[in-house]
Amino acid sequence: MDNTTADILKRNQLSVTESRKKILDMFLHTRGALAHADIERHSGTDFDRVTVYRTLQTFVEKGIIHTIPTTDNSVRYALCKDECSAGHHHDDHVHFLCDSCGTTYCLDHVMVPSLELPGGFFATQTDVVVSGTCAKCNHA
Amino acid sequence: MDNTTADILKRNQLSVTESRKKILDMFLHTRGALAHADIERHSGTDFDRVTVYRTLQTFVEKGIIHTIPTTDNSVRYALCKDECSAGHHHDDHVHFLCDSCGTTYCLDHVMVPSLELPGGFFATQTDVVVSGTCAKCNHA
DNA sequence: AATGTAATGCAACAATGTTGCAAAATTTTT
DNA sequence: AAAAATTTTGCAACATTGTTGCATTACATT
Repeated sequence: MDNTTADILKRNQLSVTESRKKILDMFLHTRGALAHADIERHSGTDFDRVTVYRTLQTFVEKGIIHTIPTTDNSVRYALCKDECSAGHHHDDHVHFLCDSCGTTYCLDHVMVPSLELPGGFFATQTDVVVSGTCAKCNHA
Repeated sequence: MDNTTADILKRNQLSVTESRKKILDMFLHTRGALAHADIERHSGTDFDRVTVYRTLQTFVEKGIIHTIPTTDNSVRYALCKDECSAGHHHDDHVHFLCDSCGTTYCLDHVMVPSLELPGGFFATQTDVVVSGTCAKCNHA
């Protein structure tokens, strides 16, 4: 496990540090997505706020995690699939935000349909965020 | 024009005040979407920061404007179509964010396709944000 | 183990968002 | 049209979130 985080970091030409291992570990052990605040809360006094900001930024640049758009001024982050690499994200899957429990899911198997854009518009990325209630909350 | 903003406010059971008229007017005269910062910048010292926050919140609640999700911690707002009413937004159209000029467009005529969600998941709203370059920037 | 390089923590700051309350403006009632 | 009731605004103070520079520390390389 500790091995895995170190491996991922090395594979992305990043030096293996305690903070990076721990933050990456959080992502590996979370089904959904994490906001900056989640990480800070969860980590206690392990590392500085600034380190969290810089680590998340680094992970996004390297294509380890990707951002999920939200309407509440709290960007969330989730692990990228293997196909992502530095500077080239391929996260055209659907994100689901549960209004009831607040969890953000990556619906990896629901693909984003291609859209007909008006003339002159060219797309490089498409983000789909669906809100509603998740399977867990519906069965409760 | 001044008539129009007052009418919209009355139609939504809101008292007609200077700040609300001016902020609503900004939306009526903007093709794209506006972030809180845009409004504050554009308004100068006309009204307080707090008033902008509260006005935007009120407009969203009343269904006059809707939020557009972003990945940069700066929620944008755009006018709702007529079908929206208090508490019930129906803005399932596509938003386009130009990487070049930063403008946010509401592509009213590009409809959001319905998606097959995994079992147990129920959707109440679908937001689609496409990034790329807009028609204006491509022709330049 | 020693050196060079990169990441971290700290401090200070900037920007953004929130809350309570008195003053002012708007709406309703008389 | 004026007075009363209600709502909105502005101010102040505060809380949260995000940023930058630099000395210290940890990591990678030899």
